[in-house]
Amino acid sequence: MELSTRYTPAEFEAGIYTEWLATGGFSPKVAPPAEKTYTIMIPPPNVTGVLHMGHALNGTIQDIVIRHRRMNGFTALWVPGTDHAGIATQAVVEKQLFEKEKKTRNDLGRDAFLARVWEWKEQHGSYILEQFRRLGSSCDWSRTRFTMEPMMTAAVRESFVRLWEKGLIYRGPRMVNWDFKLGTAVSDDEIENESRKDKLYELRYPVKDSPGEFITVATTRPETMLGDTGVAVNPKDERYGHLVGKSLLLPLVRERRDGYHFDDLVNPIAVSAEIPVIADESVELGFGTGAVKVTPGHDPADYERGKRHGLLIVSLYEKDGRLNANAGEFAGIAREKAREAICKRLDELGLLGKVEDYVHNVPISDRSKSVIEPIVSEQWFVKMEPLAKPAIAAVKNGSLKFRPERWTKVYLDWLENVHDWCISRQLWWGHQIPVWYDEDNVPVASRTDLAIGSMHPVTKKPIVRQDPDVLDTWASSWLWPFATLGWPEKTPDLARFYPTQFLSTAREIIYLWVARMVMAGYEFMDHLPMEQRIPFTTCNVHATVLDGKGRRMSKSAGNGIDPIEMIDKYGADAVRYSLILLTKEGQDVKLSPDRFDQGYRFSNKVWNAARFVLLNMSGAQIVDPTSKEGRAQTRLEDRWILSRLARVRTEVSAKLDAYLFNDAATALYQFVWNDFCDWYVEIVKGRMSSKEDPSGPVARGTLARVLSDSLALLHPFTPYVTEVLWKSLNETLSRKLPMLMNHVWPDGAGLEIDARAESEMQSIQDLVHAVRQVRNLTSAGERQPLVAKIAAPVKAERDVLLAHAATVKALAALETCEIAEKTARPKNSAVAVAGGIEVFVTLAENVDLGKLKDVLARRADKVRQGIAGIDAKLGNAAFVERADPEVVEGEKVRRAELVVELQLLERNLSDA
RNA sequence: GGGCGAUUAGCUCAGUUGGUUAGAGCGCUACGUUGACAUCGUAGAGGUCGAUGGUUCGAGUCCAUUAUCGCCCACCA
Repeated sequence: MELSTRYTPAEFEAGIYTEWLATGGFSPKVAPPAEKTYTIMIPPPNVTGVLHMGHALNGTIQDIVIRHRRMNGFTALWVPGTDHAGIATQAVVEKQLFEKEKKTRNDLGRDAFLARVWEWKEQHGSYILEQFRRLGSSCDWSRTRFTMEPMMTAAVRESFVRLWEKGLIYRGPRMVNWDFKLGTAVSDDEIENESRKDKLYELRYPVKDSPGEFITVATTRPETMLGDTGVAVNPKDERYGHLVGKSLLLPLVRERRDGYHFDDLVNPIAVSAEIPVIADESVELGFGTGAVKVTPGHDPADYERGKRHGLLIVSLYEKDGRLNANAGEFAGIAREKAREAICKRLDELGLLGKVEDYVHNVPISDRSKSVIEPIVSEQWFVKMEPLAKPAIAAVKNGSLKFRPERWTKVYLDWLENVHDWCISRQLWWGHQIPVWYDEDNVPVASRTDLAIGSMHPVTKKPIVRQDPDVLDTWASSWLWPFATLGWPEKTPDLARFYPTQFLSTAREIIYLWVARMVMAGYEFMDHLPMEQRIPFTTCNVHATVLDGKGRRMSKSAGNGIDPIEMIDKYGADAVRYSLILLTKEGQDVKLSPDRFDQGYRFSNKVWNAARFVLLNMSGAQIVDPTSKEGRAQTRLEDRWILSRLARVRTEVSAKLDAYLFNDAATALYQFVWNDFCDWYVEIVKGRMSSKEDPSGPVARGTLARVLSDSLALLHPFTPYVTEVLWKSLNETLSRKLPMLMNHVWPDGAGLEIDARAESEMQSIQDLVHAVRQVRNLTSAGERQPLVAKIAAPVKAERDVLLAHAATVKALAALETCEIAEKTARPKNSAVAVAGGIEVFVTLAENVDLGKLKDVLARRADKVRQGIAGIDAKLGNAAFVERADPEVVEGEKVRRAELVVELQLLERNLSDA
């Protein structure tokens, strides 16, 4: 196949992906009994999602791992899928419904609305997975899962019923976070605190039977005063000691409100407007007025205070966010407007004190971005403490490792302080809670649907309804590692691929998802021995991708970079490689679009290096440099590049085994660009010039070997370009090898580290570099052929140079090159010094001697500096005494070398 | 209030267990199109490693304090 001179990924990426799929795709083959499996479950993106840079990075990481393990003989499975994302998806469809038809979900009714959501999901739900495909992800598409498919429903019900049977699920009125915009409860983990500038209002509550006496409280939410059922002060606070136990007259409030006692949250009782002053340690002495209004119905801290002191709970809101009858004259007002109205009334009564600017944290719903109100509501909960125990043990006994390790602490902190999990959501899109009630409202959980009218298995009374609420999205996602494999059925997949080995995810969902999956693994995979229940053994927490200015990329800020746009422009390989080169483990990365250039240039470099190799292969004889006859024909540069290859192969393998992607990618970058392209290819060009050159065949063999192994080593990082070049290489060499994706990882056969070749090559590189420095001193446009006389007094070095004079000549662009033990400096010659070797370069009469002196002087300065540094050390008795003898010896050797070089430099400086 | 991360060249970042003259990519300067690649090559300039103190023969690296920025957790109304 002819390769065009330009690397144009758009020409082949789609075709290569099709070929991958045509050869069986990425479904793991059934391997021999002793198969080693390697499984990754994709963190299922929301069906509403669009690929962003975080996904692109994480997709790349997972694909690198799975491709590397696949090439290493593992039966490798990467399961893709999406999450139904209850709230997010319902919100999208509701919004669309309203924009297009001006209807709400209630206008349609539950079934019709859900049909709309499914329709939407079918149309848009796989978009993000297609984007993952563009990235080159080698997922097993035949196993694509969705958290709302029937298989998952079975798993969700099984898990719910099991927890129910163990008594870990309970229902009751509790303080929950209410999102009025979405009309549902949300869990603590779905809210974020936003620092906002608000007002702090002081309110005055008259003391009963003590005219003119007030207690002043401060609040950021004055409207909640209508629900106050007490005022708390610190027991040590002398200002208020005499008032504890007395009553206050709550302003604006009717004589009676409807409320509840903590012991009975079902039957309402009358609540007086006379509220007690209580003493509670939780009130901070030095803060504010020292008195806190207590609203057990609408503040989590007050809920606890109220519970401790037997206060009553008054709820103020209707489900639509307007104030209810308890608000008296303010009933029916939307909660945002109530604040103003209430303050106005209090002011008229002279009961509004200071109003000051105040910065504080306001809880915001992750999904709707609306302000969360704590309310008391009846919800389903999961008891978390028993589930957390094995998940805590898992990291403590080393079964689960986080990378970077520091996330272990984050995970542990959450688990050790875990709260019960509110799992019910007042939504329609999601797994409906598998609980049915009889006519007495007695609930029962069931794996299968209980028909209306059928018999309640416990009470034997007729079933009258199913719980209308749905489960939190994470109540299905936490089953992902095994439900995707068929659990609760005992499927062959489950037996083969569970537990998985690697989970890579974003840090935001360590609590929401990672910790819960670990809990679920231990809880539900109880048919396995303890050590095999863990859902994954390594949890990689990838970098957060920030914009060029260090801000989070977000849709609302409009500072995101669309990976698909970048793939269109630079190619998927360039996007992948750039991301990996830029992200050192979990370290955040600032990304601007032009950063993808690096990956693009690298891919282009690989492309053109391959072109060079292939152009020189056809019709020529090729000898394998690792064969017996080939070995005898190799030259220094062949042995050198093969030694470098041996090193890089070992290094990349080790780094990938350790999930150090950036290190592996950097090592390959340097090997391919610097060692192979800059040096080896340049040196070997001379041997390619004629087909008759006797050193040609083994050079061709070396080129082929290095390219072949390089492509394989690079394949996990840049799968497309390596696959297409692999194909060409195979055609050119008439090799019958499988696609690179299914090829074996290079085993290093016949390669060895050749320290001697490396050190000899180093001398040549130093020398060439020194001559090039001189060459660059000549003025523009007047380059003349250079003649060099090289004085190399040390025999070993001289022999190497003599053997490779042609190489030096070619790389340093010399006309002729004489090498001797010593040689006199010709007139008007420039001089270069490399270690103990002098190179006199003549016929460069337009050399700028001033510049030359500068170069030599600067170099001499550096060498002197080096010597001085070493002398300082060696002159220090403590150093000689205490430092490692090897280090001391090394310094001495180094000093001797530097002294030789300095002598040469000084002599030539004075001659110049 | 607690915890974590970052601070190294103009920019974006490496620097593994403390040990040669602290590196890379981009950008910049000069030069160069020899048939893999100008999406390239050659050479060069550019850094008292945030600050202070300490440990050590020796600190970008370890310890303490501190400054600035960012993230997470937390019921100060």
